[in-house]
Amino acid sequence: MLDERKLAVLRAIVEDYVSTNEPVGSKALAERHNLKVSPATVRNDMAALEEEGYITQPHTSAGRVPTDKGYRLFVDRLSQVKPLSGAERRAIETFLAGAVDLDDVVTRTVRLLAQLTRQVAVVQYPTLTRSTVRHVELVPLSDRRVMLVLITNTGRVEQRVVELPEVVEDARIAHLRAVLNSCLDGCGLSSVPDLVADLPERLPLEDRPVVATVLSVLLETLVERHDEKIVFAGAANLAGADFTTGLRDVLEALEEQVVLMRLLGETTSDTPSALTVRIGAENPYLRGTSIVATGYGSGDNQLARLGVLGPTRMDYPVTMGAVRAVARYVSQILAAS
Amino acid sequence: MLDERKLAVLRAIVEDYVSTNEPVGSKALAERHNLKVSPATVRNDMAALEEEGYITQPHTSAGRVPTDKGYRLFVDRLSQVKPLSGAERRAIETFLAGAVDLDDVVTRTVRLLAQLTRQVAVVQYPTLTRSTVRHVELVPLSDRRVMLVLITNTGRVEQRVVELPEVVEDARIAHLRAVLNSCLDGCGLSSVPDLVADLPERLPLEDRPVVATVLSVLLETLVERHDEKIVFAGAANLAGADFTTGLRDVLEALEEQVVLMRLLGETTSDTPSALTVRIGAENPYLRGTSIVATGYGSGDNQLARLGVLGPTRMDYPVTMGAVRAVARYVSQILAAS
DNA sequence: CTTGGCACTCGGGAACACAGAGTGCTAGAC
DNA sequence: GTCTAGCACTCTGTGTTCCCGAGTGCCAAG
Repeated sequence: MLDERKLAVLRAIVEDYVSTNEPVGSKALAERHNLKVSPATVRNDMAALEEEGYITQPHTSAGRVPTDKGYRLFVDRLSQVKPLSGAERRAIETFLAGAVDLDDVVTRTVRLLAQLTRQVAVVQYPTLTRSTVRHVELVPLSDRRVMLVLITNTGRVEQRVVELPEVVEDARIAHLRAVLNSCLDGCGLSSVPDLVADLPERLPLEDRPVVATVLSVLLETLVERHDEKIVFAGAANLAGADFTTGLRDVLEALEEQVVLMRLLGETTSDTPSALTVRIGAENPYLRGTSIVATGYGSGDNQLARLGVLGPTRMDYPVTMGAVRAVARYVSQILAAS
Repeated sequence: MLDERKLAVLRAIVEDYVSTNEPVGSKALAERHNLKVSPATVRNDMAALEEEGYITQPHTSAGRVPTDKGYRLFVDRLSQVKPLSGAERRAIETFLAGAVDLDDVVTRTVRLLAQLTRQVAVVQYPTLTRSTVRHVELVPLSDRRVMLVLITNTGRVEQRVVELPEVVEDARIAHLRAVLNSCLDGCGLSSVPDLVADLPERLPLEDRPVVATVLSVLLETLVERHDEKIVFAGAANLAGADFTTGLRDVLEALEEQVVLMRLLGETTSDTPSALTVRIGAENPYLRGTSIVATGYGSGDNQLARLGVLGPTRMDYPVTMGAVRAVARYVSQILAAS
């Protein structure tokens, strides 16, 4: 049904449309891509492609524009991820290397990605799930309140104020801290609930209410912060682009953690570092945008996802190259720290 | 020069223009605000106001539009801050009361303010300067690295990884932690540099390189994070409004901490809780926008600033009311925790 | 299967007229 | 002196018409 030449025509249409943002006609196409055939032939192929739903025309007597389905075919079969230039790679490396802590890594990553792609970049904070406990700290704030600080091996720090059910002197707090650390140090976060389950029973009766309170806050922290936090950058890049869906909707989605989460998608467990491309209506919300995302993380631990959001009409090869490269570098950085 | 009636006319122009977003003419004005005078008289007054530079007309035979100077006069002398409704106040209170930690307070505040004003809200994290040290924690990560965690009385947690110049066993770390805490606990952050200045000299010679390294990171943390972090919300509200300066510029400014900082302005030391209103060209960047901001913080400690950014054509009385109310409530919350 | 030719369609821009809103000015009324 | 009424003038925005050009679909010939 779709021979070599028709695919070449589709590719040419996508490339031209992406770069010019104007419907592309048969004549211009035939000469710009030296296809060795006449415009009339190209028209026939276009008619076939349109029949199949890969392209469409905004109105009669305008050029053709790729449909979501057309972009999909282009991404899957007609394009190759474009690697970054050496200069770009070096720039990424030095820029990310300067980060001082996890917050800084994430902030730098998201800015970098936005700048590189000239679109909106989205980065999810490394998930706690596969991290391990590096240290648990209890800091007395007053005689009825302590601050619980949880430090993970990814450098993430979670903090919560705990209201105690009774007055507790510092020595007992210190003891509890020691117990918690000996119990949890180095353990995966996902195993924490199991590990602390029987903890109250192993302690003196009078300590149990306090321990129970602290543990409930600890567990709450693990659950709530699970993979909630997502940041974005490069919203200014939306200003130029025209979205089929309103600009307002896009901005609203960016500020909604939950929506962003769904847009970035789940890491498919089998090939977590693969690039995910969602085009137009394939997205849950924001049907008029495309998203290029991938998992990242140190080693074979996939910790979280990052990606780029832009108009359906985007330069997929370049964007995919940038996302893949940034994911690799930030994974390296995380592995090293 | 400007009698009562001329001021009334100016006020009417501002109010009408803000609500309709269209240049307002003499006729509509005379009837909508029952000024008891004819349109012709209003026209004379308008001519005078225009002569003085308070209003202008986009083109001949269009209505009048307030200038920056006109808004300024309106804000200073012709309007009163509009208090929130009881329902709104209760909503604020319950919404803010649910916050679990400082991050949460700030996030909730900025969203609340954006929703309340239907504009872009900007909130600066409470400054460290006037906070005091609640606890310093050193957590060994490996034999050459420790994590430094600084907890303040405002519930803020700062963390940094410290690369040590030599291998240090945990006992020495614990000792150093004890020294640091006994030295700094409860002290104002601004006095930390003085307090630790002679610390190395009071310790055994072999500890000095390690201590010096840790201290330098500590001081660095205090300086760099000084009042750097600012968050915003409600960017989606920009979608509708039309800015004289490009939307792109506004979005770019929002992502630049430094620019935001300058826009929010310094807290004037004498009356820190006063509302600051910067109109149009009075702003350092973004000449086409207005900013309503104020300091907030617990008790008489002004910790940071928050505010709203919007088009020059904004409803100042309502916006000012919302900013003031939110600042008060968040100050209360911070004081209580 | 490809190509050249040809008639057809439609969007976008230019030219134009027109209605409506608003102004400034002047002369008269209170 | 101050306000009001009337009037001529000046704009912008909108709707209309017209035309050009790009692009298509189809058909017949190579």
